[in-house]
Amino acid sequence: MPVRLVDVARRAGVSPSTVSYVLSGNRPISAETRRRVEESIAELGFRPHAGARSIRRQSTNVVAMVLPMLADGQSSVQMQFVFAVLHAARAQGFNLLLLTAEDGVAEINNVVNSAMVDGVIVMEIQVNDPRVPVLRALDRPAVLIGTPDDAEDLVHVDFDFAAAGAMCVQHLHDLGHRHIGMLAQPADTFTRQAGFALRARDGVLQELTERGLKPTWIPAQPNPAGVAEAIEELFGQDPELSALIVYNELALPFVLDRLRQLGRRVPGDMSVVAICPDDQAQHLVPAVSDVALPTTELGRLAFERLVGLITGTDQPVSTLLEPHLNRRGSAGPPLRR
Amino acid sequence: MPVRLVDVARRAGVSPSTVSYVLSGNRPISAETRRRVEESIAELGFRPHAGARSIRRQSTNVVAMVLPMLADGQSSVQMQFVFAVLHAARAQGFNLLLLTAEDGVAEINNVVNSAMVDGVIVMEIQVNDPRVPVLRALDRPAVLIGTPDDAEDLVHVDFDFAAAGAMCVQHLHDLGHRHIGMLAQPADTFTRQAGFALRARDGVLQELTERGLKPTWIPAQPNPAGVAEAIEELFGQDPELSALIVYNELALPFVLDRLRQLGRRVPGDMSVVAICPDDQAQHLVPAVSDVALPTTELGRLAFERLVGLITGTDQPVSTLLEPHLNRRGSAGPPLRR
DNA sequence: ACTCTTCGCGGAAACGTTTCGACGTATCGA
DNA sequence: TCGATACGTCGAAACGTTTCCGCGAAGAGT
Repeated sequence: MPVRLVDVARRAGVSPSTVSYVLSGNRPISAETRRRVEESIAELGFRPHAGARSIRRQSTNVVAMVLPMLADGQSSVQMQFVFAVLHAARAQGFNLLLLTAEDGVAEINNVVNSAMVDGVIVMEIQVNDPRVPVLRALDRPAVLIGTPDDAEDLVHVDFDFAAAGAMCVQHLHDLGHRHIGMLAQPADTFTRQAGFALRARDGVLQELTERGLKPTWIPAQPNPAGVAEAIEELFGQDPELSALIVYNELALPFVLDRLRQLGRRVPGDMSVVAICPDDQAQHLVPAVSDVALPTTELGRLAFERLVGLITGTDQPVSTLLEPHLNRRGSAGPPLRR
Repeated sequence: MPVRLVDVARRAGVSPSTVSYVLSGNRPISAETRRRVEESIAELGFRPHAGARSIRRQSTNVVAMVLPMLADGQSSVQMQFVFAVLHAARAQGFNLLLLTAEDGVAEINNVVNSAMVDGVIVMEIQVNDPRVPVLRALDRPAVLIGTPDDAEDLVHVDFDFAAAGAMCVQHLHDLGHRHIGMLAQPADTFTRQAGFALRARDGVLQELTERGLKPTWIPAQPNPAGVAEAIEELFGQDPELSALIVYNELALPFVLDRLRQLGRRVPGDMSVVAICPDDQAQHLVPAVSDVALPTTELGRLAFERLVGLITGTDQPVSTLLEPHLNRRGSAGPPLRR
């Protein structure tokens, strides 16, 4: 039932090898023969058997992407990565195979050792990620979205979360704020040592202390109760708080909501700056100033690097995207008191 | 470099076919031989070449999943489907290949005609979905999450959105509400004829009219401005509105926020019932009564059906999950006026 | 007119599995 | 004791591609 290469060859009156060469372009083929072959391919609806093909070529045109452990499906940021990679892959004729990080290291080895994929993209990198040694031992290329402690030779792309955090502090400090707090990712993100959460927090705290300000921060669950609790805690740490750095895209709407409940006007009584994908900040009320998380760019870049490695061209081992501030209405100078 | 089956055979002192039979269990093998072979497999770290394998078996143990058109990565519901399918697949040794619906019908044909996948799961089904005829013509099984108009022989699983909508109406009506409005999915979801949006709305509206109530509804963008506008519009349609059915999980927090801004207490001044994944309703303030969207169950079920079809066992062509109401604090009797 | 290159193509051997058929050797029933 | 069965294993032929090698014909150079 499935149409094979020989069927095409027969119909076009040529040998199988000729059809193959038409397909791959690895040899000059006369215009006339090419026309006949392509016509036959179209009429028969021939598609080369991917498995059979992969056994002679050394590639499958499939890459694997390892999803984060937590399958809550909540975090939209990670989905944006997936979509970005998916689109980039599609554009180059690659398919995307999804793995979950839960089955850990085993599945990564499985899919590459069974020659199912040409390479792997891993996200949600922890600072001391157990997958890193595995990836290094792989005989297929891998690229990380995120930066582990011992990156060394593993090519990775990342956003400069430390600089992003520092940039938020700088912005608020320049506006005149002297009491700045940070509402950060949920606690479990820190306990599993997610690089982005740690580096963003440390970037904020370090910049705060360097400027002689009190380093105030708290993790928060992305729901109203969690946010309310976190904000209360922040005020407990520093009652004079006049500015908030929010790196927790899911909690952001609840933060604004809660501040309103507390009677704190934004930005009058409380300035807010977020680190999050831009589209999640700009449609809130008020529109929130943010340091945009370049998820699409990172995903695209990761795939580009991977495909580079697959085709054997050298790639920069480390790429750090610089933060950029979008000024909106949620941050302003503190009210004189 | 990659270790092949013959390497294992050599090491174990048996023929390649014996190794293959150990792997597949298709023939009795003596305990001793099996032990030696398995030992060799483990020591050499042998993994059968998936491509080579797929050319003789007729299967790949990979299924494709077609993502919705809109790649905004916002809608968490769809991600829950993906995760559910992903987990179910993993549990049965299947891998998941991701396709986007954007490249439309072509890519579906590509991956199945090139024998990359054993079957396809398609979500975000429109009532008159152009992919349906394609799936029907496929020589591999497909299952839909959602119900097209002409389902006929295509096996599909779905949630009874009409019943869910009716159930919301019934609940609020029973509580004593006589002015009930619906805040529905964004307008473009309707324009692209997404089955779930249409059926939920129609379920609500039909039940309202059957009970002699005014059918009030509005689509809403899932951001504060969109929600504010929608709520205003609803009050314009029926100033006496005392209850709201929200089928728009992303807008739900903004709805509660907006009602608070308007000085309407929930549930005192306004009862709210949502149709959404349960975890997105229960952590809000107040916790929202909902008709839970069984995303995980649907995803799991879809994969189960697909694997059934692949292995050749008959499957129920249509499965409709019944709605179930979770009573929480967001809905109560209307205040006497 | 004759070699030399180039061009266009076909034949056949891979690639790494699975599986069909066949071949001993025990085991069993009679 | 003898055929028939069952068991355990092997050899070889597939599966659908790609690619190496080579061959004839056409064109170029002398």
